[in-house]
Amino acid sequence: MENRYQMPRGTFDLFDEEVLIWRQVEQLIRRICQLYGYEEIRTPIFEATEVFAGENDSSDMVNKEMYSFNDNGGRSLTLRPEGTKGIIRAFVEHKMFGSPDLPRKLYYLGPMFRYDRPQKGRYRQFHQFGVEAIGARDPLLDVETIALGWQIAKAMGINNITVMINSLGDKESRDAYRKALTDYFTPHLDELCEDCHRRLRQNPLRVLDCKVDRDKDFFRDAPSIQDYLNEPSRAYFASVLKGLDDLGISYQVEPHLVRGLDYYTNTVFEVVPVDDAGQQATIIGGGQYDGLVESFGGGDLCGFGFGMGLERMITLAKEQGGLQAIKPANDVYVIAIGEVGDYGLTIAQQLRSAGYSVALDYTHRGMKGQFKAAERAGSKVIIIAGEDELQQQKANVKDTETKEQITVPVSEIIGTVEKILGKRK
RNA sequence: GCGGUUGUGGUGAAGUUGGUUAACACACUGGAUUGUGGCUCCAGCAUUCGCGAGUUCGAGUCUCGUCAAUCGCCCCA
Repeated sequence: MENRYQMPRGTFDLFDEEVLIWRQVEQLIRRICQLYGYEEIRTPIFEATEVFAGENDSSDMVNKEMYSFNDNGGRSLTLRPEGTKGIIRAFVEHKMFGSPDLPRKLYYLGPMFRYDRPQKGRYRQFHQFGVEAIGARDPLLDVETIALGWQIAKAMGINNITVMINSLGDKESRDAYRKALTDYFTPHLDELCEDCHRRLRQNPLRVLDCKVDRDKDFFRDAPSIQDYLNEPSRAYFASVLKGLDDLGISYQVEPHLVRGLDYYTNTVFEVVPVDDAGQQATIIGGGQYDGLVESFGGGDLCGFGFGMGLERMITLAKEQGGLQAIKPANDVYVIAIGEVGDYGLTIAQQLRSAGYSVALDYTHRGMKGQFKAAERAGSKVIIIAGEDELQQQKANVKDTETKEQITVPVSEIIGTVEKILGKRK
C-alpha cells in the first residue's frame, strides 16, 4: 500500500462527521438568510481576470495570490478569490438594477481560492458565505445586515463575540482623511518600517494597522477618521450605532479599522471573538461600498455586504461546543447467511421502496460480524434470513432494543418493521 | 516570500549512544459458540518507518534534498 497521490497543498477532503457538520451549518445559514429575505445566487467559480483585478486592489494580491490561467481560447481567467466581485458582475450583467424592489438581497456560499501559505483554518481552497444588498443607501440596511451576521454566529453557538465598527465616511470625508494621514506620516518617514513605506503609497489607511510601529509616540497622535467625517457621514454613522443599540448588538467603535479594500465607504465592520486578541480572529468582515457597482458599469448604486470564512467559523463553533455531528441512524440491517443469493437484497429493496434506510453485508461475513456491522450502523431493526427462511419465503425480524424476534412471511416484513419503528417514535 | 517544530499500521503511539523479529493499546477479521451482536479467551493484521538520495559492514534512528502538516512573521479582497 502506498500513497501515490495526495491532495494539493492547502486543500482538504470533507467526509464522515465533518461533512455532516458542514451540511448542518449550510442549512442553518440558508434558513436564516431566508428569514431576512436574502435569495441565493450562484455565480461561476472562475471569472474573467479583470473582474477581480480592478484598479482598486493592491497589486500584491493580484499578482501573487490569485489562481489565474489562460484557457485554450487565450482568455485570462481567475478562480474567484472572494464573493463580492462576481455578484456585482452578475447584478450588472442581468440588469438587476432595474428591479422594482431594491435593494436586491443576495447571498452566496461556496469555495474560493487564494494562493496563500496555508495555516490552521486558512486554506488555498476555502469556503465563504456572504451577503450583498445592492441598490440602497440607508443605515437601516447596514444594521439589518450586521444583525444577520450576528444571528448566524449565535445560531452556530458562537457566543463571546462583538462587532468592531468604524466609519470611513463618504468619498469627500475619505479623501480628506487620506490626505491628512499622508501629510501626517510623511515627515516621520524615517521612523516607519519598510512595510509602512509601501502602505503609505498604496493605502495610507492601512498604515494604522501596522504592528511594528503601532506603539510609537507619533502614532498615538495620528489623525482620527472621526475628525474628518463631514456632517452627512457623521449623521449616517450615528444612525447605524443607534440601530445596533436598539437591537442589543454589542459593538465597539474602532477608529483604526479600515478593512483591506479601497472601495468601502461609510460603515465598515468586523465580528470578532472577544477573548481572542489575535488578528486572525476576525470571523465576519464587511461594509458599505458606494461606487463599486458603478465601476462595473451598473450605475450609481450603493451596496452593503459581508463575507464570512466557514472554516474559521466552524473551528470556533466547535471550540465553544456548538456543533455536534448527528449521524442519521440506519433503520434496518438485513443479515443474509448461507447460499441465499439475492434474497437479502430483495427484502432490502422492498423496505427501501417503503421508505426505510436499509444496509446489508457484501463481504460474506459471519453472523457475528454482521451483527456488529448492524450495531455500528445504529440499525433499529435486524432482519435475519438464511437458507431455511428462503425455502419458506420467511424472515426473522428482530427489534434491537427489546431483542424480541419473530418469524414472518416476506409479505409481512414491511408491516412488522413499521410496527417496531412506529412504536419507538 | 521568511523562520521554528513535526511526519512510524485504519487510529493513538513506543522505539535508548545507528545492530532488526518494528513494542503496547484500540479498531478490524477469523475461531472457541456447524445460524443470533455488545463479556471472556485464542489467533491474524506495517517484506516496513512521508518520499528520494547519501554516509556506514549495518539507518526508523545520522546527513542532504523534497513533499506535507503545524506554529510565528508578511498578507488576508
